[in-house]
Amino acid sequence: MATIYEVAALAGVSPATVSRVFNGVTVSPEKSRLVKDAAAQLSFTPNRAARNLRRQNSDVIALVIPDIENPFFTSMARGVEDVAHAAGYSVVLCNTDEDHQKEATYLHIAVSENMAGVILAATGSASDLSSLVARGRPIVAVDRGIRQYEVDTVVADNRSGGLAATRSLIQQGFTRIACITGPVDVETAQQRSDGWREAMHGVLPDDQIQAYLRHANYRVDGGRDAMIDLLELDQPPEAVFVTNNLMSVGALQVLVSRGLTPPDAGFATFGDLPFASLAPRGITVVHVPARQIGVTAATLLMNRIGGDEQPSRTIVLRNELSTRD
Amino acid sequence: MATIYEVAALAGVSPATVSRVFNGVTVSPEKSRLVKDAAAQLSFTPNRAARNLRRQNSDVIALVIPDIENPFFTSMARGVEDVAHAAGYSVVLCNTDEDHQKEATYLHIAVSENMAGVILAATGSASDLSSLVARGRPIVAVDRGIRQYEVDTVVADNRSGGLAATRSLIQQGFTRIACITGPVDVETAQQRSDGWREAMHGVLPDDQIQAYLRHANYRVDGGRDAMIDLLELDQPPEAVFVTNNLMSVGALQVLVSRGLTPPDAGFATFGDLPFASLAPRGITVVHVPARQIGVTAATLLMNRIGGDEQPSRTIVLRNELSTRD
DNA sequence: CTTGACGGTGAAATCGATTTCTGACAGGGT
DNA sequence: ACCCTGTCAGAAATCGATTTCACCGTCAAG
Repeated sequence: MATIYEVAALAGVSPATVSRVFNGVTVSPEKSRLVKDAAAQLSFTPNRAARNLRRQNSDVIALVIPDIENPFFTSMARGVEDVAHAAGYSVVLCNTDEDHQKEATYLHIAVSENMAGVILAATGSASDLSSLVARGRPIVAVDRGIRQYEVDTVVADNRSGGLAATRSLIQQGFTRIACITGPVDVETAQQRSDGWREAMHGVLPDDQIQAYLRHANYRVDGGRDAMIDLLELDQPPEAVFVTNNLMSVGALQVLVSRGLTPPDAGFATFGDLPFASLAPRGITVVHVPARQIGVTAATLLMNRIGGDEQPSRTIVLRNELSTRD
Repeated sequence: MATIYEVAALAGVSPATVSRVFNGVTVSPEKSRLVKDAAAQLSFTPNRAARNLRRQNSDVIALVIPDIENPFFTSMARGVEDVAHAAGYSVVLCNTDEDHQKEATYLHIAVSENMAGVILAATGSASDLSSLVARGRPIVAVDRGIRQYEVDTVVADNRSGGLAATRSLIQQGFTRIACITGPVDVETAQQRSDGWREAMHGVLPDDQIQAYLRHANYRVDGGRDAMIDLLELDQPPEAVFVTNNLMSVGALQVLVSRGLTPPDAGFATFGDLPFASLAPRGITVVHVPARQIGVTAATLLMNRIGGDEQPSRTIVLRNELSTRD
């Protein structure tokens, strides 16, 4: 692998001049020509490790997500990528597997590799952003806010989505509406079920409402287990609102296998069903603009990298509600 | 951010000693203690850009895939990650979007960031691995082989999978069996449809077989369009073999909407259907061990990084066939 | 004709860790 | 007492690019 010194030697100039050619500083046309020819001849490409060290900066951003197998996050990733790519940045995706330790490792790498910025969908536990902040690296939180840090944040409107979904079920004529939501310590899970609770207020007595709430793990099996559990109640629910896409798959699995599909039973889900085309009809969906979240977050990050110094913002994206025919 | 010099100063030793403490070279217990305390006090973490530059090596591997929204690849990614993580490596995921240019960029970054190795699911076009090879970086190809380079390769048994799937449809009593496969220039698409053709030989006249073959783009819409096209034939097929998971979703979408589900129509797919639980019953599936492919590839890569110098190997993983009840 | 500004260039410092190279010192063998 | 070996630690070189600094012409203004 050719270095800048070899190029300089071949072109008969100093390394400084070679660097200037590649960084758009004024160099006379003749020397520029010489350098470019030499570089081409040696198929020279600047060593990024060296550049990153000297510049304290790279043109890579990290996108840190908890579950790479969740289409919501991959769809978001596409949004991030499109924007970053257009701005000349590359995106590396880091999967934390909801593991706080892995998250810490990746954030750590982001800092010490001098990455330009981080988009973080945090795991439940409090994330430690101190070293990122200390280095002045921009951070954008997506999907979930980050406790204790003032950072730009892009989220869906969780509470109102939960409210709208539940109200739709009520309008469809259901009364005993259960809710399967995520872990207690996850912000989005809390907010979405809060929306449900608000909608249910007055529809059922408060203690009954509470009895129809289940916390599960935001994955397919969690939705399945919670659904089974709900159906075993003395008075099983007539409808259910599930607060994330994967749990919805699990819950639907159970319902379909028992023939409990709309319009016999009501079903609402927060977040588009993956490959929804195969799901039963009559399901109410709170569409979360995953890709748009990614686009917005990346745009925000690019601005920050570009030197935007405004106080941090929180952007709440509206969801759309629909019921498949 | 503290540097090794500040730590050295605080501990009253030389930078070299600090480095040795962090790299497991013999240092007296007292000095080691001093250094560790100083490091903790300054919350020192070594700067990876500097380390990478000096060592010509990092502990990050790149996983380059064409479509991050395809569950096959994300599932594979999980396998890679598990192995790499256990071996102390981090994985960064690069999405090429089937774009040869993006692929080149990421490979480029991998080289010039001194990454430890690359696992590559190549795009259709011929990939340029020359700089990776020149630097002696290990590469493992997954899912698809790489033309012109002798690298370790991990693939599914495409031809025999196509053969088995089609035979299963024949056994189910179907005769007019179509095949929807991927782009002409993609190796896996070719091999899988070759399996289908082989199974069909003798079942239908060769020219009829050919008339039931469609090439599409390996995505949901490709499957949908091809399926619609096939159904418009004068003599539409009774069954169809679709050679990848996403196209299967598209094709099923069409079939389900027209009530053409098993056992009325035959359906076989190469690769597990994403979130398959919602798909109709009676579908024949060639299960591709995506995660296992990832695990195998990562293991191979780790060995190479560890200095394994054997001639390159190609590992073909067997698929399992099943029909959902 | 002098002064100043400015574009172009090279020498050398710099980023922060790792890794020689070298020397100091302790302990063991003869 | 002397040499040899081995352990530990510091000084300095190194990785490869960027960037500061200094200098040299050249040309325009005074």
